[in-house]
Amino acid sequence: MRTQQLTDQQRRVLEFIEHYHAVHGVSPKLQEIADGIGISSRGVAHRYVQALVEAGLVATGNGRHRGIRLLQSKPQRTESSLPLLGRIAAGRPIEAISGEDELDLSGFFGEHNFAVQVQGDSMIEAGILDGDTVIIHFRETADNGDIVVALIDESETTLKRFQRSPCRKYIELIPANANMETMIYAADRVRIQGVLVGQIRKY
Amino acid sequence: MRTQQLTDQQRRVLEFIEHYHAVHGVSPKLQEIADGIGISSRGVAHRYVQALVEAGLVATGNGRHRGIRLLQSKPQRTESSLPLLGRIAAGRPIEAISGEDELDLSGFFGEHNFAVQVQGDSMIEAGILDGDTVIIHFRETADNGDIVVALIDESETTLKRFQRSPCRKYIELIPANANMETMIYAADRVRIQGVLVGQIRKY
DNA sequence: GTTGCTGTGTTCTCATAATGTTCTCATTGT
DNA sequence: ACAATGAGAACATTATGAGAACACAGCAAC
Repeated sequence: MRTQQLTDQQRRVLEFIEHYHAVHGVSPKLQEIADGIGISSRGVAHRYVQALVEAGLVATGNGRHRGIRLLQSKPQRTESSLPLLGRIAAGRPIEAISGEDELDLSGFFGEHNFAVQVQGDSMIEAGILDGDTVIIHFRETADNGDIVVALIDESETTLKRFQRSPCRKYIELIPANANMETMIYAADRVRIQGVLVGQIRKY
Repeated sequence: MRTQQLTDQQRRVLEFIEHYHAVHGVSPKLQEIADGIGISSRGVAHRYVQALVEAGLVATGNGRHRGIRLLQSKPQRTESSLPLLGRIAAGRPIEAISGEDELDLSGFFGEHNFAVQVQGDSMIEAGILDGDTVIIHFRETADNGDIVVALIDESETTLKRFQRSPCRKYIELIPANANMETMIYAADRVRIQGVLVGQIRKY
């Protein structure tokens, strides 16, 4: 493999270009490459790019701005993943989270999961708003502190935080909303339908 | 690929036209494009539109007012509808999700989207908590009220609600947290990096 | 219809800024 | 000594911006 001939910095440059391209859809400028790997000279960045050209990994546009083209394309993004960036603070645009490149939602689509749209504000202080979609993993048991979908008296369904009373005879369903009160039911009136594993909101 | 050969400004113009068309139902005038991307010359705006014509992305009416037509229909992604789940079994569902029996995350996986992990509590009242992942659509323009990723002074990145001051010279970045204050900057100190299109939390 | 006015699209030229490219020199580590 | 690295100057080309000048579309009054 040719990539073995690359120096550390050359590989960093290549990774930076690939990453930048994945996010922005276009190639970075030399200055952006320089910033991205922590040097201040466009000339040096250009030298690295040139090395990648000679390695056959990229091609340069003809003096065109953002003219770098990636030749050997990396593994494609899967349909259920996104480039994941981190630290919404700190210098430069946005920096990549080290170690993790992709947001993978596959965990949401397991066999025993289902989605429910939330109505009402009972969990608003837990960051679950009216209209959000929550991902529920189907289970009939829950631990204290879990947020669960509970079926009460086989008729009413609700999303609340789950808590057993100390004597185990009652179940407390605790809203995350200071205006609402905890509901307490005999244990046999409550059936757990699933526990919360994710939450999604679209804007 | 569609945005391959475009320059930064050309891409901004295309974005602006698409966005304007989506909002207003008609294409913008050249002067509106110029205003939208922050230049004062209709001629320059026309030059950009012409570049998009040559790229095959739009067509101009023949001198017609608002004659620009978008050609390559937007990145309508059809295939990325994801597996899905529906309502709660048994008992009475939570007002069963009427009309929709699929969770469609297609909007999250567009070409110019990326994910960022949120640090801090500045948007807590909008249901965006520390540690959540937000989905950002890469754009350089925004409307009042959008939640945006903004780059301030090319150094600091932040997630806030976007608002232009009435005189258009300042940009307000409004947190959703009663303990934090709105930040006001001269317009040229703020660069939009993208607008919020989704939010995800894993438990 | 025709006329005339206004705004808009179009085509230029000129100037400036930004970017790509090439180069030399200095520093570091092996 | 040598290779890798970094800074930065100097230059060529591309990208961008302003604005003038003209032609045509849209519209209202006649």
